Amino acid sequence: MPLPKTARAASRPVRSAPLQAASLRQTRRAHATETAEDYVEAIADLTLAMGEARVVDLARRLGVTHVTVNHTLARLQREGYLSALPYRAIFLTPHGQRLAKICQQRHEVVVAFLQALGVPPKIAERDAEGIEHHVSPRTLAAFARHLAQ
Amino acid sequence: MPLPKTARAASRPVRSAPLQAASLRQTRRAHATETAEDYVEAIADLTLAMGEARVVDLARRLGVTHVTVNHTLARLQREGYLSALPYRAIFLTPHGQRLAKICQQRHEVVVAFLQALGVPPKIAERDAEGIEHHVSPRTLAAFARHLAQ
DNA sequence: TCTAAAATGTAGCTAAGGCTACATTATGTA
DNA sequence: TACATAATGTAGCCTTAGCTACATTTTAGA
Repeated sequence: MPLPKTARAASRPVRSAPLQAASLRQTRRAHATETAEDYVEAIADLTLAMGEARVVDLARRLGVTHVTVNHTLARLQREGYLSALPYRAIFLTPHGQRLAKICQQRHEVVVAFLQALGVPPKIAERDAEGIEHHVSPRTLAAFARHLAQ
Repeated sequence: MPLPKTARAASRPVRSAPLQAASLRQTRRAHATETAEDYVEAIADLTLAMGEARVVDLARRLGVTHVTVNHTLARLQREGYLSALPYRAIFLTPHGQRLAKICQQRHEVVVAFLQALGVPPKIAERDAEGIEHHVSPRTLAAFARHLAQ
């Protein structure tokens, strides 16, 4: 027979259910914008480096097929991050440009911070790619403070 | 007319395409195990706190409906993380227990680390929920080193 | 013991984000 | 200029992870 439902074997701090639920909801929300962030950032980079962003280059950058890029671009266009015409280059809207700028800066801070902690560059780059999307402004500020020291 | 394809306006360090592609692939792979990690951790917590893990409690914990929990449990069972019988409690397999332990420890380190940097507790908890899945062993070790100081 | 309520399960939908295979459009060069 | 190749687009599939609505099984209490 199971323990009584109300029993709390508080031998270890157990995460608060409401806080964890809220946190996970937030994480899922963040995940929805992760793709947008990766794409606008890559588009901004490519535009700077090559004069324009093209589907093949994005696919190479993002490690997916051009079909996936196409599909995702349709959504991001629908959501106002970018504009594109068939067989033409891709352009960020002001909205997309703002997001790209934020992401680029945040990425740089996260990578620099990890490296400052002694994480090897390639691993820092790799981890940052996943971590950065979940770094809130407060946490980003804390990273920057630490870097400034 | 667009700039020549080979032009590199290297005014800013542009991320290496192969490294970024590999990093993003890794991030997507991590995302696939994120759900497993959240679930096994919640199941371990609940088992400790209440003697058994039930679907409603998991749903509450994870901030989703019981239907989603059910659906995901089927997958995790298929993948060998846990065992469950209809209308009965959920048990972690040794494989699931190992994963849960790793995740719990990693979570604690990440939260403590963020707090040590001056991030407020609730925000630390919230960010950690998203960040932890992307923290590699090397980065985790760096966090722990920093905490030890 | 019976039954209402709580818990669990199922059907069937949506959206994102992957993919392969194939079709179409641009483009550079012979 | 023509055409082979590269780039782009489309059709149609899969999996994950959400959801609502409804069905079934447990369980607790009268």
